[in-house]
Amino acid sequence: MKSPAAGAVGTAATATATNGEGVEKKSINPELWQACAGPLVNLPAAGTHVVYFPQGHSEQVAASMKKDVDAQIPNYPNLPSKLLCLLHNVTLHADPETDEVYAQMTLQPVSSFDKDALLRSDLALKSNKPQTEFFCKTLTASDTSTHGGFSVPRRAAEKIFPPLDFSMQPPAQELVARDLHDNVWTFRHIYRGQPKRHLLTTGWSLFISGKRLFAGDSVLFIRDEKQQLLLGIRRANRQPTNLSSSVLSSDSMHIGILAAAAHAAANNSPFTVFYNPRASPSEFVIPLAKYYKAVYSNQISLGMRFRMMFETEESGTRRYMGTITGISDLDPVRWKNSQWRNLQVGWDESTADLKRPRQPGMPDDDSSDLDSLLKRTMPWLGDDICMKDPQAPPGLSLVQWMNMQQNPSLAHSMQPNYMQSLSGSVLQNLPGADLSLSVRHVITSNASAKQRAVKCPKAASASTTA
Amino acid sequence: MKSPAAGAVGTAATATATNGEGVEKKSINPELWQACAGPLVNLPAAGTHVVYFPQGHSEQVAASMKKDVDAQIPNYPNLPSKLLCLLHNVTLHADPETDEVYAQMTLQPVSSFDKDALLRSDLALKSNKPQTEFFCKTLTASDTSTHGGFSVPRRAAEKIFPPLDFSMQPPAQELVARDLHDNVWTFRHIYRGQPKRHLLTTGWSLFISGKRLFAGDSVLFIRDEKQQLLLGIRRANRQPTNLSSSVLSSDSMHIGILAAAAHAAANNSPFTVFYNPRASPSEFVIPLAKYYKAVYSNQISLGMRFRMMFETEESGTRRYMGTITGISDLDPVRWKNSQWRNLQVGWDESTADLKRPRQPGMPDDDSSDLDSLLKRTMPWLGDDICMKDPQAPPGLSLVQWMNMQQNPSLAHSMQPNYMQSLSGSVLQNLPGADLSLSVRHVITSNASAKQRAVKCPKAASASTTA
DNA sequence: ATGTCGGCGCCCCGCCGACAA
DNA sequence: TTGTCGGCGGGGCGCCGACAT
Repeated sequence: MKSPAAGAVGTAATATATNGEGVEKKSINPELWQACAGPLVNLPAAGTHVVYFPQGHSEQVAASMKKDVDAQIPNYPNLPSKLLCLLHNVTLHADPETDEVYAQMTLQPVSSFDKDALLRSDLALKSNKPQTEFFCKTLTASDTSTHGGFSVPRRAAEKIFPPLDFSMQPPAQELVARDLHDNVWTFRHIYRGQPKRHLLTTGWSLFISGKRLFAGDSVLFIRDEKQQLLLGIRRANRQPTNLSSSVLSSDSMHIGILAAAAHAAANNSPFTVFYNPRASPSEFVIPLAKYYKAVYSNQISLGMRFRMMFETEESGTRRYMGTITGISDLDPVRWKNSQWRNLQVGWDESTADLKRPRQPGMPDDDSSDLDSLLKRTMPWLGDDICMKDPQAPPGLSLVQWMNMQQNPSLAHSMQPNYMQSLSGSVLQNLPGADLSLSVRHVITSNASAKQRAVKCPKAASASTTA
Repeated sequence: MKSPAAGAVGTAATATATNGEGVEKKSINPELWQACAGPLVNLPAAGTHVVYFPQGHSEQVAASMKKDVDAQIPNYPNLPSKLLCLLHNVTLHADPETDEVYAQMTLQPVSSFDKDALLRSDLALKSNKPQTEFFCKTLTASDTSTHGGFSVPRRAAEKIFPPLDFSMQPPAQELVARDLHDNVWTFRHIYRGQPKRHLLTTGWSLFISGKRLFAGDSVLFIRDEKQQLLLGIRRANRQPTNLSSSVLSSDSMHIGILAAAAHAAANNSPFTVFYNPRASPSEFVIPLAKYYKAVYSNQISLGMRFRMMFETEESGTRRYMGTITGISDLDPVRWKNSQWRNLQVGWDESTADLKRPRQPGMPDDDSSDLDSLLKRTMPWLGDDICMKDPQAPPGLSLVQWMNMQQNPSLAHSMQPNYMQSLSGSVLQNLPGADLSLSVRHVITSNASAKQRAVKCPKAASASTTA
């Protein structure tokens, strides 16, 4: 890999997929994978250090099986709530049946890390991915019915599709697009009707039936660097694939996760995890630098102001604000003093009025309806686009923390009260700290129809604010 | 349960399915489940004692994921190669997407058992299930094309379907059949053409497309005790559902199985397994009495004659004979002295000429073509229909063995040489001993086209013979 | 006994602009 | 700007017996 510290998906992950027998298959386009995963997903870069949360991994399995953990899981007292790991490898995958995207990561627990490792992780974070041009549309009843084709949003057609020859009557062309598996789909793109509009006609119904799409699912188009048209899907139907339960019991799965992590931690041997961004409630493999910033650059306390990113229905992002209303262990028996979902946050009602920042590929939508904004309630880790409020509580800089790590006695004494006395003079150099992994409950400050919307998110991209 | 010792599926398993949230769903018809599972599948009865083989369980996962076990699996030195368990519960399931049948079993390791338990297990074995009337047909290209309907085998239509009114011209009726999920399918059943034949026309294409069936898949019809028509499917496409790999790594799955069993064995606490009869190479939960008969009623030795049951293409059964050519550990490092696949068997060429016993619901097929006979190479545990050969090596009777169990010093000294000296006078009371779990490699005694067919089966219902 | 095919009737898929939101 | 609908033309679904194996 030429640029090991790059954080963008395109360079962070080797975009190859191997099946169970080790046969190399078609590679997966990283930009398309990213588009299908959603705007807030950001995989850590291979070769960097990460923090792995067994609780979060277990949560993903529970979400995939729609089943909570049972009581018969043995304790693994030697398995800490978080593991410092070296991320050896990241490969992108897509389910051949459903096109669901997921990533495979090979992690190796390490007992310590050096300054270079931390800096590499921080550098990978800062390199923002080049947002490729894409558009995403939720399919309507007309789009998916057998009665007609696909109505293309005007801006999308003009921005993504090759330009039409308007001297033709009507203007039309043949579009060729490839999906995640490199399958080719061809559509007739025509500009007709009264008033004029862009339509995909011939070939569209084959796509709809072939991918088994229904109204409410989403389809997206992007152009890669070679100006090739790619397309992907995102299913609205969030019913968990209960399929896996025919192979392994839920208990065995959870035990398998914990035992595999415990075994790897005891032997410092590599282990493999799968991260499914659209099934998992939260990322459970966090870049070391991001983890540091979340935990050590701020003094987490009750009443602290909070900012978090959500994904909107149309694949946009939206800030949301709230206040920390509680700090406690999610599972005090099994995972004591874990930072996984130890914060409760009450969300502001007023933040619904915040304007969503315009992003490329995002249709213009100025709706302030909270219900629609949060229909896609799966939370995501956000880009580091949050600005630090000058009145934020003081924290430690990256350099300060590294120095403390090299001075064990000092690090050991690093308590909230001590941290509070440190100077926050270098804070402005730090992007917002992502605390999403710590967020548990979402509480509305006002009883209204909004309660329906905010019940679902359990965690999301979050930043402390004043 | 009225008859706790019954071994038939209908009474052995509670035919209810619960989803992940504990909501009771429609019950699954046990006869239909049995028909879909195949003629050789025989689930142990709830309430009886069984022997659980972690190796076999792991094999099922490997087969489901089409991936062998990797090296990174930790050793579980305290987990024996077989666990004596009390089978608390058996529930029948069917995958809602694929109709694949599987069973969920709750096992609790026990350190000992009494005479009643052994007798109950033996009693459950002896109760033969009432073979319901059914027929099974492999779909042809014409059956699955959009050009026409389904050609019903004559005997099948006469035996299973309600009789037609032949005063009509042409004779026709509407058939209503329910699948495993209690979904209703209606077909027009007509007797027409030159020469006359039974056909399913209107409604058939909806079924084919709805179940996503292709030529080579099989469809089966049965009548339940209320004369209701039921239908099921068996897919020929044995491609493993790689879906589960998007949730959990193969390593974690294997670790999960072993760790769950080890934890349950250490605490004598219950654990849950899923048995998928059409994906698993062999059953890995064996009735205690069947295990006993396999291991203790015969002196296993090199050169011993061997008999095993296979499932034929048309859902029939077929005996196959061979000779034990080797006895050794499948995995000497991890599972020393395990009885799982420790026998190699060379199959007789001449056994291809054996007549298959006529069974209800099985179309007449006197083909002696070995290739076609063994196309369905997945092996199954068979019914106890094998007769004991008078010249068989001597073994222990059930009563003798029980007495030895109550006399530890005697049981401890129970060695092959010792057993050989015992009288075999009560042997005729014993059905053939099923050794299928121990069979590993299949070696043809003659190089020919038959080699292709016999490479695949790794184990099947087997009995020692002279 | 039953798998495949030519014939062909008619259903419904799918392309069109009209309209409205 | 774009979702839904009536209109309608034609491709293919699906029912039929012929024929072969």
